[in-house]
Amino acid sequence: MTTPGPTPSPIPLTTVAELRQHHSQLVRLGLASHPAHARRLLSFLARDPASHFPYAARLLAHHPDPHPALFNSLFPALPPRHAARLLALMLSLPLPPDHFTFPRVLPGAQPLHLVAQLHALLLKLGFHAHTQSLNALLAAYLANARPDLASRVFRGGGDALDVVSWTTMVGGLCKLGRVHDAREVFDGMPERNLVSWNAMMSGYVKVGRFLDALEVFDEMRARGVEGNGFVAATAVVACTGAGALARGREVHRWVERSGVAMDEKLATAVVDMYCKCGCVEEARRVFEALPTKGLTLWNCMIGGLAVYGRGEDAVELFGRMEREGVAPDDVTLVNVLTACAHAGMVSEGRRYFDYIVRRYGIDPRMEHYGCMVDLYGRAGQLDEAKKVIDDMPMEPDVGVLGALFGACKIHGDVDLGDAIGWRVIKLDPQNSGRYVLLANLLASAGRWEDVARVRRLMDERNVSKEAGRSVIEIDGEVCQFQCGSLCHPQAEEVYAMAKDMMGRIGAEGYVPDTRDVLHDIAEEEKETPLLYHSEKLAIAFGLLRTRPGDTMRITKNLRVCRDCHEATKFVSRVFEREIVVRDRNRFHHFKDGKCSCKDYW
DNA sequence: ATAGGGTTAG
Repeated sequence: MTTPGPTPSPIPLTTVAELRQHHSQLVRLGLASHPAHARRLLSFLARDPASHFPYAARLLAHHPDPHPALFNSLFPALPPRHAARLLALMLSLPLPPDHFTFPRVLPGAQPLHLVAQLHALLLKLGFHAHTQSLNALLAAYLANARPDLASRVFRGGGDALDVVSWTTMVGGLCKLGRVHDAREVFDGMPERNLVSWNAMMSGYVKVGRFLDALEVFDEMRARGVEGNGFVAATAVVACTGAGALARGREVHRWVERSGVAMDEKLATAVVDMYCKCGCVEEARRVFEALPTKGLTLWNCMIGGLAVYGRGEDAVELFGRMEREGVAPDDVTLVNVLTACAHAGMVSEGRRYFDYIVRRYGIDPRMEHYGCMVDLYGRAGQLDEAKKVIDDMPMEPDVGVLGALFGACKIHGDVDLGDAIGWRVIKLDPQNSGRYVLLANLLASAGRWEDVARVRRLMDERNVSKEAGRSVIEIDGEVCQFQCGSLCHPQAEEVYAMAKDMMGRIGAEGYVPDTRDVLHDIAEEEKETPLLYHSEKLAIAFGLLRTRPGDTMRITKNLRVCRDCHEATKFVSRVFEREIVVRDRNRFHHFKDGKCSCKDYW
């Protein structure tokens, strides 16, 4: 059909009334079926498709010259229920779906039976070898958590599969936590592009397997494949997770050299990497060099200073953020409160809470009350902390109670800890850390029968303590040590060094602190001696490979135990090393026998 | 059609 009449005006329609008026005008002029006009009408309807759906459907049902494209353009914006009805309308006209239909309908399709119906229709209409339709189908099965069905389609896909199909499988399986399966698919890929490499890397990152992510990155580079901004961001995040500063620096330098754009996301990843690898100053330099700073970036920098114990700097930066006209959000509030909590700035924290909430209309959420509890709790003001809980407008969740519980541990309040610890465990029965904390607290008071109760409870519920792991990076090589494990290639040498190290600091006045020995509570009979804690092994290894005056950087998955904290202070003096330990939730910078946390953590 | 960033408490 020819397309007579005027081209439609490019001005978008803004109200439904306008739309109706315009539509009736078109009908009068006989232009209602002009494809461009219809597209304009429908694109308006697509903006709020759920409420305008009946109108859109009527428009299409009575369209004198329907074309699949008119329908296809609506699908992406429709909720699944309406999409299904629209498709039914299409079939009833009858207007057969075309090559664009399935890629448009499938992405949001749920629940599963809708996907299955679409699958059946797809086969019936002969799209079994249409790559884009198949890819959309794979993605839909994966999005509905059915890797089995996706795999079946995938295995039957044959020549119709392309890089995107493979990458969809890799990414989808990763999202479902099936990284192992994803890796198998990835290894079998006949061809990969940057998206594929990145999908595999970020899959590892998401499950915390940072070293595996970096290995994939290395393999990519070894094959001569250059990265882009996406890959760089993922690699940087992997370095952050692993605590691999030197490698992170390398990637950062590559970004600068290669001319990859430092956009907001990449910049945030880099700043975060430097912060979390204990280089706040370097993070600061990157931060300052960026011409425009978005909210996320400010948050990231403030949070970085916060966990480093630099409360004053964090708060000052917050002030600058305000002056530059960036409005804080709930995350900013968390970070500012954390900064105050970690620096012991109790009254400032209280003031900022009130100020930010009032000034910016932020609705304090559970997290924020948790921060307030932490703020008072760390400072030993347990009564104030309890008061926060009593006065907060919602029922405290495990997190908030956990903060108070943690404070009891720090300040040795056995009675309150005993009261609250059991409650926390009841609310969060699978979290091994809580049991360990309570057991340690009770043990410190010599209440061995209660300790045994905790132990039994863990056994009954089949909860086991997470193994302590420490990573140290030496000359760009990342080495991991696990508590009590002998799997390192130089294990014997490392163990000998650890013994020697403990002997040397013992002679200088170090006394083992066995109060936290129950860290190994779940290992029953064979409790791992303090000497074999993963960070002592990492430090011993570091001593073998560094010289006096050097800095060692260690990242560990749990919190530093008291004995390791004490020993590390001695090591820093006796062996003249600076040691930066990244904890599960903050930094400890050991130098000349002292720690930056002032033994307050 | 497939890919990247920040958040407290244990």
